[in-house]
Amino acid sequence: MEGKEEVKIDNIVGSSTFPDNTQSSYPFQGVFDFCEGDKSSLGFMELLGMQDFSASVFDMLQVPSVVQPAASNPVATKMESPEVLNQPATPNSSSISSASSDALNDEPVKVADNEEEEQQKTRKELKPKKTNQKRQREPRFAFMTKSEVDHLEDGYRWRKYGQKAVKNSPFPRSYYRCTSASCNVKKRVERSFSDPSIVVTTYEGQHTHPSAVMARPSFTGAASESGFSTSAFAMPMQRRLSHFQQQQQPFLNSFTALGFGYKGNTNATFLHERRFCTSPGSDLLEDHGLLQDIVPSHMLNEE
DNA sequence: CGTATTTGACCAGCGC
DNA sequence: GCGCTGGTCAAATACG
Repeated sequence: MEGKEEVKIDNIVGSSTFPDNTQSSYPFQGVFDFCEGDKSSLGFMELLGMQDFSASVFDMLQVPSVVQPAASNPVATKMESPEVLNQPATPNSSSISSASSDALNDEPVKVADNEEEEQQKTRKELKPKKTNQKRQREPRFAFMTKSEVDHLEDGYRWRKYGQKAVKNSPFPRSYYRCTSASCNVKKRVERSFSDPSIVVTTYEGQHTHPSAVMARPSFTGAASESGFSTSAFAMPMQRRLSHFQQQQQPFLNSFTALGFGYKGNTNATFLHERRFCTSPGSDLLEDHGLLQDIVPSHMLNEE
């Protein structure tokens, strides 16, 4: 966790008003880790009773890949998988919470953007492929979700093409590929060993087509009926993020990658209460209706 | 019958 | 080189 911006969000309770005046609420708790420079992002969300949070959470898949890695990565960590975690080159950010989730600590998700470049740095072309070209990988995003179901509905259609046992884990890892032709997005789904209630989903690549769910005319209505609308959830975030977007684009991308997409398609309003636990006994932050209510002030002030 | 899933085999990358 | 592991393929199977 060193060098990461870490935001612990506790006890967030939100509610939305839909165009049809139905109300929904979606209490959740979460721990978000933001890596400096948006080189990787990691999120853990506990969405209470919320299985289908589809589109907005997964709008990340349509977010342009960001980030060029810093000039050097002296602390690139070799993980059990070939993926590497981009640690910030300047670990001067202050962690406002060390009480991250156990799942994050015990079983960190390694996410790398520009993995190809990272591989070149970390592996030094130790073993060039016969084909004279390394297997190319798309930027990846991962997040952890507390869910009873492994394969969460995310608005896209996936075809399972493999399943493998994972070392040191009793839970297998499933491999999915987007069913849309010409769309090369893949995702891996596995359960956390340390907390079986947590599903770790890793996405690779970006969709070249709109979400099937978003394309469904009945989506909004269905969401309202089910009591949740992720689009409604997403939309207010856009408003709240807007003023922050210009100066904090990298962070915003992380934020978006965690699912706070801004492709909402409703006129929902967003009423909420929330607080940050910057430290035990920390004071509640005043709600300004802006991103600063969500992002600690020191992050907003950072360059 | 078409589509999705399962599952063993295969391959590549990496450490020793 | 060998073994381990992750990732993918593809035939077999299941399902609607």
